[in-house]
Amino acid sequence: MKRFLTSLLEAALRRAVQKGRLPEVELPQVVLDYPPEGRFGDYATNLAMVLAPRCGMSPREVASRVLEELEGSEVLSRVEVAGPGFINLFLKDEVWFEALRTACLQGEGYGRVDVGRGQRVLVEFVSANPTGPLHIGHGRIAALGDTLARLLERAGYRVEREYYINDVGTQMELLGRSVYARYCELSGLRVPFPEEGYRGDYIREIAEGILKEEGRRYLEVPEEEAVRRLAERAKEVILGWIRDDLERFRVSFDRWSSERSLYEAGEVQEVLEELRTKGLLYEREGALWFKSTLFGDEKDRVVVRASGATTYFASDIAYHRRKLQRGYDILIDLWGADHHGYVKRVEAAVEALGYGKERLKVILVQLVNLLRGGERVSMSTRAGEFATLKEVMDEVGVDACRYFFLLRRAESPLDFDLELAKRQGEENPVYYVQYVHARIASILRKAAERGVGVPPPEEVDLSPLELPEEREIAKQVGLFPEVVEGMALSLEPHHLPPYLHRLAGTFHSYYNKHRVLSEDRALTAARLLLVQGVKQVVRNALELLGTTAPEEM
RNA sequence: GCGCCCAUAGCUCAGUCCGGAUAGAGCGACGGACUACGAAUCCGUAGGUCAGAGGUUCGAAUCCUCUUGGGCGCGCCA
Repeated sequence: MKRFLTSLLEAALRRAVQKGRLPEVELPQVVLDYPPEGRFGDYATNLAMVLAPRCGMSPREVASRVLEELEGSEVLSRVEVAGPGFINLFLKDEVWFEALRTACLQGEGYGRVDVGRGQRVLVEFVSANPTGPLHIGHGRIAALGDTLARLLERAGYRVEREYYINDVGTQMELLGRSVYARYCELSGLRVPFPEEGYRGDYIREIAEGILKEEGRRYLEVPEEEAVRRLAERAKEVILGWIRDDLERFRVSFDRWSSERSLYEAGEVQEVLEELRTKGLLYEREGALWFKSTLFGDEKDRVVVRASGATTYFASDIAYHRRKLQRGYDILIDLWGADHHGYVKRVEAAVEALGYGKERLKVILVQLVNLLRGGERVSMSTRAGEFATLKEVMDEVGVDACRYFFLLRRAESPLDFDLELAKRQGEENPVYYVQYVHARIASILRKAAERGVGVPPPEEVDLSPLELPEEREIAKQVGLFPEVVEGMALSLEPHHLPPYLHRLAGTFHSYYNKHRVLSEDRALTAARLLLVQGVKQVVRNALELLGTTAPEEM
């Protein structure tokens, strides 16, 4: 609707200029806003105020000349000039009421838009090191990334989800050493625990498991080999946990991409060669540097250390090249916000490889402060006291958990207090929304019990709907597609909960005042279509959030 | 020291990209509503120098500058 009105206004502007009602000036981008109150209409634009100085006319004068060109529109019931020069647009009631019919007819497909036009997008997220279970911060990124992916799918993009596994280097070695140490301990040998090792109990669990299954064979091979093989075993175990947790969290990936495979396929060497050929590498103090400053980074970055070992950055360049070569139009990376210093160098790498910087969009997600009764819970994996995603799912449930994570925009830190989440229990916003769905399901059950048939949507006469609340509800339903579009374009899924909450609030209020099922058959039929439309939108929106829409609660 | 992000109601946050009308929610607080399709709901009340100062503008929470306070980054770590 917004899109339609925008083009309507653009056309009106052009006509006004053609007819000489407005001087030939550069026309501004038409931006439609949602005015703060109903009395200012369904949509409003300030374009007359933007245009006025260029035309040498007063804003109100410009506005009224544009309005002349809008007369007789099929969808508008009224247009007005208001305040300092706003143009307020009032839609005909039928336009919104018809959205209810559309929602019912399109069902699950309602809210599908096509801003993506089939572009291919890769969303890479979570990508936690396989050195320990997922914690709550990963959960936030998982919820955000998955909802973003669902959103983009609904907005007409071809989306794939990918998890990048950092399975080489220091972390892996440390993992192997930690498991080895516990393994030795369990076999009755005293060995020093590695300085920076992973101290969580899960390491002992893994060591126990291996001991049980394979006995003491790792004591009979050289330590270095044992460490290497134990790291590999531990990685598999931990990745299994990660997969399980994510599956339960309703997040699934199309591809798990391993860092090591980049080395094995020679892609790291290849990309270094490519950069060398382009003259973007140089040697200094024994190390090999990438000239990232040429592309806006603050300083050049090392890709091969003096020791001959490549850096994490080097494989990350190779990884991004691999992704780009697979032909995606857009790459989206979700990272923890502590990596923000890393953004510029990866953007630089993408550019250096000959791809536009706009192909890569990095979304930084602030970490979660986990609180328990107001007290901060430490989340260091090394120290071994972390709040795992699993624990949180057990405690507050997947629905509430996912909804909660989507409540704030990615860049703001999130305080997650478990005690609070439990205490809020029934007043949790997710239940408020789910309750709408359950309530409507209940009404429909009741209608069936009473033998009140629900006619096919295309046959229902909507004219009995005339209450302002009904118009408002229908409008909220009608806005869903453009809400989806807006979130997909801005990559900001956090607007969904407020939208849902508003729809739910409007509905609950209406429900308490008016009855759906009554003696008046025509009115009942119309209202049944109304609630079905609401139910469908709630369901579709909850689906985007990865939250269930229960028939009863 | 340099760079990035942030500061809006008692608390947690939208709104900032693209300046516009009386700055919005939730939670918490207080007072009401179930013999009605589900009270996990509803109705009402209270609550604001948009951190501070200056600037641009017809108009600033929004743009610019400075100050204060907080977070993060600045490795041949990942």
